[in-house]
Amino acid sequence: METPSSSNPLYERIFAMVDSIPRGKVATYGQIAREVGAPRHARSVGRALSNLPPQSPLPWHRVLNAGGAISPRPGGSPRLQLQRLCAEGVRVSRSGRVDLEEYQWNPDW
DNA sequence: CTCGTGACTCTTG
DNA sequence: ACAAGAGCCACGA
Repeated sequence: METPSSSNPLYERIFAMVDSIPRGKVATYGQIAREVGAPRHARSVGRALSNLPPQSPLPWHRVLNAGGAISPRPGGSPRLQLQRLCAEGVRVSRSGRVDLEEYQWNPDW
């Protein structure tokens, strides 16, 4: 049994969860938020990733929005994200969308 | 404390 | 398919 309020800046949990996404799979912001026990913290997930350094070993590119698409954001990273997904065998449509039915990660497995 | 901001999500039209 | 509005909540000034 963990201590939810003791040592848990939420970000650490989010980072750990993102780091657990297997290669070739993807997850959504809302999904990760729920998995770390914070159902309404989809934005916090985005905030955590925005805090991430460019050299981070974290597979942040496997995180998509609820529609299975890459969220637009300041900077040019969406392009990189698409390339990385493609490189991992994830089939991305021309508009940058992913078939969640096929690629969404289920942590229960 | 109040306010603005945001890599979100859902509902409407 | 797209745009707009509202709800949501942590964080920094």
